[in-house]
Amino acid sequence: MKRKLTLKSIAKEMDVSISTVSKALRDSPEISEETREKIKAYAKLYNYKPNNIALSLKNRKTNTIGVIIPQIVHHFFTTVIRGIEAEARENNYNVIICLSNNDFDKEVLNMELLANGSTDGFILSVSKETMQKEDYHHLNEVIEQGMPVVMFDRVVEGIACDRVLINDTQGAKKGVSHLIRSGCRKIGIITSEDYVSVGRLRTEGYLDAHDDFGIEVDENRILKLDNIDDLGEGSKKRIKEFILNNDLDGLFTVNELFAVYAARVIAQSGKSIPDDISIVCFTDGELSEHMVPSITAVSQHGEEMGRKAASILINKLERPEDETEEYGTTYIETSLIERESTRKLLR
Amino acid sequence: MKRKLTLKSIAKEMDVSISTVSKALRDSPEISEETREKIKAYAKLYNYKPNNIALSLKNRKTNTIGVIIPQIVHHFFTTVIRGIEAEARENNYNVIICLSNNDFDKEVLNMELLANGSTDGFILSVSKETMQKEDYHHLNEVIEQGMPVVMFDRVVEGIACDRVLINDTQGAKKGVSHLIRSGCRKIGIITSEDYVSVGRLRTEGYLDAHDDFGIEVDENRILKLDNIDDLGEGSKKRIKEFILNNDLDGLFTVNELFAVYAARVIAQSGKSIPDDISIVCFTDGELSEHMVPSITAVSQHGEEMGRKAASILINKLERPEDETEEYGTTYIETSLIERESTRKLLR
DNA sequence: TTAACCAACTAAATCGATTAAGTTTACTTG
DNA sequence: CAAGTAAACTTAATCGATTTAGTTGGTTAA
Repeated sequence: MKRKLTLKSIAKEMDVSISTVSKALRDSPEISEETREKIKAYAKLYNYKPNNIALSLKNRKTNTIGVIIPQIVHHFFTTVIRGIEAEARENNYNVIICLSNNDFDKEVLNMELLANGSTDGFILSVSKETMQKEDYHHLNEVIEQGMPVVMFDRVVEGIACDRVLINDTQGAKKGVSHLIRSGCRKIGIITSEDYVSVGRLRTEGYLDAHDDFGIEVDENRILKLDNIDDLGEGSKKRIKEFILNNDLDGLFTVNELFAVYAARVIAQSGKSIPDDISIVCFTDGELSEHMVPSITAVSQHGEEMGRKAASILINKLERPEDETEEYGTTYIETSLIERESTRKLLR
Repeated sequence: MKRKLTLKSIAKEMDVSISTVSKALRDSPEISEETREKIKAYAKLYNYKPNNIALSLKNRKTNTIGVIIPQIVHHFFTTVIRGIEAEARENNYNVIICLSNNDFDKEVLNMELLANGSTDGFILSVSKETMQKEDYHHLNEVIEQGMPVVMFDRVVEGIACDRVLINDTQGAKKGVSHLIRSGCRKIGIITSEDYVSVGRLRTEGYLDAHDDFGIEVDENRILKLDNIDDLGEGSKKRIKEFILNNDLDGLFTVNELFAVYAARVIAQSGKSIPDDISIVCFTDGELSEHMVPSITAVSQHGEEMGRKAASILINKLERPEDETEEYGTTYIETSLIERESTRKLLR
């Protein structure tokens, strides 16, 4: 096992001082052409690479972005990460990903861990438990220490940071409007309780669309589930009852999973999609794409969101003394992807 | 913005030396009870946390595992990561995830980056391009430097490292045997070219199952696609032709996506699943679970795989001088999850 | 009385890299 | 020819924490 090369070992081998080696490798004019070339040749031959940890310590800069998300299993987060990764790489930043599993304690732990020298800043989507607790001391702490934070998707108010959001309300409105335009008049929505911001906002979009078209909203057609992240037996039961006990001709859901399960219930009840009931869901993922029938979806453009969040964070990091203390909210537009679960519009 | 506490700043504030602070916080008997308590109280009050970077440098140990995977978008990798995360956390390790996007250069870049001080060891699944190129210098380099490596899922031979594998052959055999037992005799397989190890092994399992039951294999019933990771137009076309031009009563696919698309083609051709054609796929993911009909799948137990890989790596890291130079291969058993795409067996 | 010894600290080296501040040697110039 | 200067290095400080090797003042035993 060969030890890794260090400046020290090179210096010893070549019988010069450590600083000469360092300067030679960084092309300093202080070092003679001859020595410089000799050292560089040696370093190249033995594949010297500076130790990142030492550099981080010296520069008090890690060039690493910490990403904290509730769950990686979600296709959406996956695409966001891809965007973050891409933008980071282009700007010479690394990405460390930590999962909170929607657990408050884990979110706090992860942040503290990464904040102790591992990262320069954070990109995060707040866990469900944190939102319920409304305890944001961990966020305020890292911000206090001068680490910039960018929140995305699931954000909270009252924190000194930038935000990147899906235009949830407008996205939902697009989806529901599409249903209305295609002829639906009795549209149901399967959403979450209001404390999950995305659920609340998407419900608003649903209401807005009805408003725009002057269609009355029937409260019975709104189903609020408490867990938006997965589909338990309880949720399944409520969705089934909701579908069977309502005479719907259209359905909007705030995620794919609800739509997929609803589609199953609808198929089993002998009705056809899209002719008897049309479906639109929020989030364009693998499920909506491959399902039979495939489901018309509101695409969140996760990759773009990730890129944007990373670019905002990197910007702050690169110009640290630009502390204008101004924080903005960027909205990522959604788009509707028409598939087989809705009727074609006549244009 | 308040600066972060360091031993230095505490020492200054309390008018003692840096080493006194360090020792006090680590409960050294060299420091008097009184001073110790005072320093600890101060540190607690102002929430002192040691700088990880400095510790890593000093200890030449980062307590971080580097994970390099082809694509995070895949549900399977997602579950593996969850397993790695869990095992790591329990043992006080961090996890850094990097994506290679199935690209050789990126895999090399990521490894070099992380190898320069950021991690103590690696868990990786080799990218497709690397397998085609058969260039493993980056792997050999980090191993040379004394960093242990554990490969999982997509592994290559001839590298001095441990391996954690799905029992691909047996898994495929389980799936195909199930089809045979349920009455299928003309079973097709949609797999990958042989250079992708998982494809090759699963094809073997398909052949083995036929062998066991004494059923002849018809070469026309084997479709080898070149891209196993996603479903392009070319693959779709070939799958469609394959399904329509073969008189099959059963189908085994090496991933979910192939099965889902095949199911669509079958449905469109007016045949019914599972009665006319039964389907089993490798990989238990969201698609097979939620599809209508849901698809019988060979579960890879990704989480268990991740845990195992992490536990092997951590073991090596904790006992570094145990260099017996012995490397093992661990197999994770698969299990069959029966769903709606196959007929129930009479037992 | 004084060497020995202990309690309770502090100083300094170390991890690996960067860099400001010296040092040496040769050479120019008034 | 002495002073000044530039070239080419080296020394040492620094990042933050740990740890080994001192140091100091007081107590104790011979």
